[in-house]
Amino acid sequence: MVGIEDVAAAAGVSTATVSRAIRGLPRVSPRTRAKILATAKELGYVPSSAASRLASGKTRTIGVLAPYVDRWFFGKAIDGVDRELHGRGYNLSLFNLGGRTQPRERLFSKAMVQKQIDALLLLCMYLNEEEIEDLHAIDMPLVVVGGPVPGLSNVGIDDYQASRTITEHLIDLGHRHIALLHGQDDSDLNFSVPRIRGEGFYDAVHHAGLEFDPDTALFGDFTVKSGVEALRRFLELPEPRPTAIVCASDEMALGVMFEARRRGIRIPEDLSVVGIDGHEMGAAVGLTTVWQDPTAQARRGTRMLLSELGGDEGAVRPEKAEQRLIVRESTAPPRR
Amino acid sequence: MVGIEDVAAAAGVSTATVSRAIRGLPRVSPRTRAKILATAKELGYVPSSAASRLASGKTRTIGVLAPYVDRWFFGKAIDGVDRELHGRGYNLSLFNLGGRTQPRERLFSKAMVQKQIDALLLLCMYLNEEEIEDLHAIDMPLVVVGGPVPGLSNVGIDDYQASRTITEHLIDLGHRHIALLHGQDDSDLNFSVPRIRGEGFYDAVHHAGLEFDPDTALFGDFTVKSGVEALRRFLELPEPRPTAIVCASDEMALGVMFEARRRGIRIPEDLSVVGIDGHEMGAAVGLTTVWQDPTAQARRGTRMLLSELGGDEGAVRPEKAEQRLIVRESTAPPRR
DNA sequence: TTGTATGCGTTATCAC
DNA sequence: GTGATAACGCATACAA
Repeated sequence: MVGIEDVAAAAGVSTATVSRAIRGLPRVSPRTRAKILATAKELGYVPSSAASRLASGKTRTIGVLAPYVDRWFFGKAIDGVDRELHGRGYNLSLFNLGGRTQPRERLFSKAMVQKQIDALLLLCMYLNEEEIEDLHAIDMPLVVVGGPVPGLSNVGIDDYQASRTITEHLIDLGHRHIALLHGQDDSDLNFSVPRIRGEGFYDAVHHAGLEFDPDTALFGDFTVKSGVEALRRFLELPEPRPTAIVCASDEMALGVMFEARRRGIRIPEDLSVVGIDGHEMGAAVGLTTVWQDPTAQARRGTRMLLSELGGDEGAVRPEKAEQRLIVRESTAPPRR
Repeated sequence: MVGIEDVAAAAGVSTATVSRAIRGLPRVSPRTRAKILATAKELGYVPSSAASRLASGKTRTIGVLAPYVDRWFFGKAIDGVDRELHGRGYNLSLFNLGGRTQPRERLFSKAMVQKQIDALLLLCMYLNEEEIEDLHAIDMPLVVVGGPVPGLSNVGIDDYQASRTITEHLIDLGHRHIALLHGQDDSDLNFSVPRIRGEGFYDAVHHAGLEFDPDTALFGDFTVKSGVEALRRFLELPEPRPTAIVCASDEMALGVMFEARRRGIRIPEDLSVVGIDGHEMGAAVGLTTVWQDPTAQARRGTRMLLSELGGDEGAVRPEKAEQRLIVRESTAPPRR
């Protein structure tokens, strides 16, 4: 295999100069640089990343910690990270944690992970006290994209405002009896997207002077399937049932809509449905929602990380992302 | 930072022994191994992967090349790879290529990529001759998951059979005039999933002695949105229109169904719709399809790679994945 | 601007 | 079963 010494010999220079030339560092005359680049290409020289990492201490790799990769928000976000990284010679190392089950497994890996990456991008998920503590202990640029984590900088929408906005939209339409489909029963977690979205809902309802019947609080897990199941439970509620339902995510809202149609419940005539996220399928079925752009958020977070690595201290900091109410056909005034 | 020498010194042994002990190699007495492991833990020792890579030549990282990460098949597949890797101490390096545009960009990166990984898992996509050639030149275990690539081992369903099966299901129901929603206009590519799925369709139609009107061949790009648009074009076809439509993917079929409902076209009374893939939302809306499991396929492919790396030559080889016709409510006999 | 020399932290090959 | 030591391939002070 051709190494830096071969290039140096062939170009009649030292390895130090080759190193500088290849990496585009200053202090290399245009002539020698050109010559080196040419011979390097000719010999098919490719630097050994392993050696480079060892010698420089930099991995040129950023890690992405995600609870899922096959769910809307995370897929979009990972895509965004990748887009920023490529072309800049950075690699993306993916670490899937798997939902809320066995988060312990990682406590050890974390230490290993740390030596494999220069910076870490965390995608919103449920974290316990201990894990948050571990995160704080990690000594490298770190940003979270999505839900807020106490003490860490994050790029994401204001989830409280999002659910409050979408709920008030229903109230403005005249709804007085609204059900809620939570993202998860996480009453034990203090900081998490599902919880915050729930609070926005409650505050909107109470602020409007309305009552919320605890029996109309349903729980799902952000999947379409759980939305389907939620609607079935909704139909078991005693009459008069709520005239609208706020879903903590578009994916669940879609499930609710699908099953409603199947059961002959008309939307929005019989039931208004809203979600949060801006899932592409929502547009196709006319779902009213609060839109956000996970890809853009992830790109922004990645750029912060890169800047920080580039020496720009303070580049990583909290930043609110764009969000927008999009009214479509799944909402209308209640009929009764 | 604590290195292997610190551990060796503290444990009163040589670095060589520490190395063996830590990696679980033989030729270390139980006693010394226990002692070493204990002091290593005590000192918080974590091996430097960079140094290990340099010395051993192995990266313990497998690369995943994907055209998208935020699309159903790919998200599921990446998830599968990750699941197999974690726990075995392997890392997952993700390389997003981006659809069919600028595939050239990679030709150089490929060489760089090669030194960063021990094996490569390719997710089905469009490849030109040149790229296939490059792939063959790569000297490491390589497997493709999804569509077949000439000369390379792949794990995936029989796409020809899938589309043929789904088309024959419609023919069996009595449909004589069937439209096709291609995954893409890729008449210039010889081997790709969309093309193969198209062939299965044509063969089924011709084998049944039916005619296919070229005007009823529509084109999409596997997204829900393109399905929506395809239905609009479908409605512009002169009467009598086809009584059924075969979509090259569930995502497109979903788009077709959504827009059909919006336009007041009843499914399956006015139009039968079928897809291929087994997308979760298909179940929620009653879409008839040919199911497959990308996660399982990716896990299988990953395991082959790992076996091959483990010295089991010939572990990587072509393997057909499970597929199954699932009849739901989007199909029925034609009314005319 | 360019060259020299040392260090980076393991792994692996021998001996013992 | 254990130890000494030479690679591994590049980055980077420091010197020229």
